[in-house]
Amino acid sequence: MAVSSEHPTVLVVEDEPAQREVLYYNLQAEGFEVVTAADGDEALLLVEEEAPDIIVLDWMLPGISGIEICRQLKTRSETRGIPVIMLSARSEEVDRVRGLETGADDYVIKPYSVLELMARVRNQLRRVRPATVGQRLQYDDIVLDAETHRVTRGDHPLKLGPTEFRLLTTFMEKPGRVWSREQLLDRVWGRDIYVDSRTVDVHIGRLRKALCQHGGDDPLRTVRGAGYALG
Amino acid sequence: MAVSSEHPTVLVVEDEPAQREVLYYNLQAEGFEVVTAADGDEALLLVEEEAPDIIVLDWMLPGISGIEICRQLKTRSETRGIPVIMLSARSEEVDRVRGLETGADDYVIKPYSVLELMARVRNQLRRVRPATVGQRLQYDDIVLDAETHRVTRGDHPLKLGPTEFRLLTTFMEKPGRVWSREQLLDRVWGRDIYVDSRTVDVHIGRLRKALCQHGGDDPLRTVRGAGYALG
DNA sequence: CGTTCCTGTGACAAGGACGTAACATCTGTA
DNA sequence: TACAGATGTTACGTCCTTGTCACAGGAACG
Repeated sequence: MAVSSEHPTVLVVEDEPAQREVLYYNLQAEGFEVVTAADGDEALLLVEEEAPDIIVLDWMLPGISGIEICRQLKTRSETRGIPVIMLSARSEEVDRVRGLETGADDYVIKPYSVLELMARVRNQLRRVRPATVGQRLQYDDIVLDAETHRVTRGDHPLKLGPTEFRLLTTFMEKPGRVWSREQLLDRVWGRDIYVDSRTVDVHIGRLRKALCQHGGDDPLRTVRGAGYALG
Repeated sequence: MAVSSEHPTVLVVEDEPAQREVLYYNLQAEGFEVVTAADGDEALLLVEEEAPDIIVLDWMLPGISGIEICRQLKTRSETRGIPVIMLSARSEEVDRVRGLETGADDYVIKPYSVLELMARVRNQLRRVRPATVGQRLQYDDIVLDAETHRVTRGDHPLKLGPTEFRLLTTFMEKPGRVWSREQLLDRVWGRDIYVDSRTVDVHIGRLRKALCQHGGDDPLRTVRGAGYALG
């Protein structure tokens, strides 16, 4: 799960553009990273690529229905833990039971109050996200404290620049996961920044050097043709 | 007053369950302790029991009205210091004057923006807490007495201006934590004030000079690309 | 073994972030 | 009004960070 301690990522799946806009705007205003999908296929793709922290899912969708997406997500172990909030129009209310049966974690009826939806999103996030106070990430002997922006490796404080810090944060949020260069550019550099993807390589190198500045093995793994991973 | 320097307690008085939920979620998400009351009697009881740091009070309530509760609180000396933020529907707006007359410290009209309400809650707390908390904050050899507004470093009294004092207070409430320039502007300057974020840098410089006016290391840490921290 | 593609890394120029002095305002006070 | 203290803004210098390139080393593959 892509838990950026600062900005959890929300995936909004909604085919109606106006609705999508509203959700996008409000969620972003609340400080979330937001990605949107207009149909089921795009949604499933983005779940892979973006590893969102939570999904807001419209019931009625062209192609694969919301309920089907939800079922698929909840059967796969990698995605089972991502909370899903279902949206449905009042007339579909009868299906509420079925919605929750498929594993949706919460259920909101249109027309919904934006405030209420925000509250429910936060609620689900709070329920699911590591309850660790002060957001401390750990992998092996590497400890990253998001609040103080400090990183240590076996008692030695590490000195690393802003970009390396963000890179390492991303890796430590999900140790073992392989991130493509594009995904890293998205998360670490920002969605609409253009930089050469080789730049990632250079920064990986810098991060490696920083992590080993007091000795120890290189914990970063290069996955040829795919990207990089921690451990 | 229930002074936990980490988590101030907010009492929410609101009869409408959905509204109460929204407030509860949002305030809790912001890190407050929250207690809720559905009517006036419960509210007055909880004020005794929980000694909240601030009260968010709906105007329309079954039984004792919000305005009456506010009047009662503001006449008793034990509770006079607790800030009250009134909520009222637009149609009741005409009563704004009367609301403030009874001693409410701020006034928000429904439908309100959650962000705005949070800002106002924080504003009121910031206004009152430093004075009431009367705590002595300490970090290393630096001692800050909120009540007397005095700061010493290893027996030497330090001379610093109001802004530097507030800055230092913020840092000392959570040593080590990195504050972004925007967060500092929020807390130290106030939410709706517009000042250039570089101004923070200048005041950090002034605070540094003040802290070292009798020698000693600079305890403030610059975190490039992120902000500043104490220690 | 040779070719081709992918990755690691040193060098470097450009840009950005930060520290600070100087200046103009503003406020309260005598 | 004159004055002192405090504040916000600007400008400029310095240092750090960063993106890109070029080239070398290696892996996959026939």
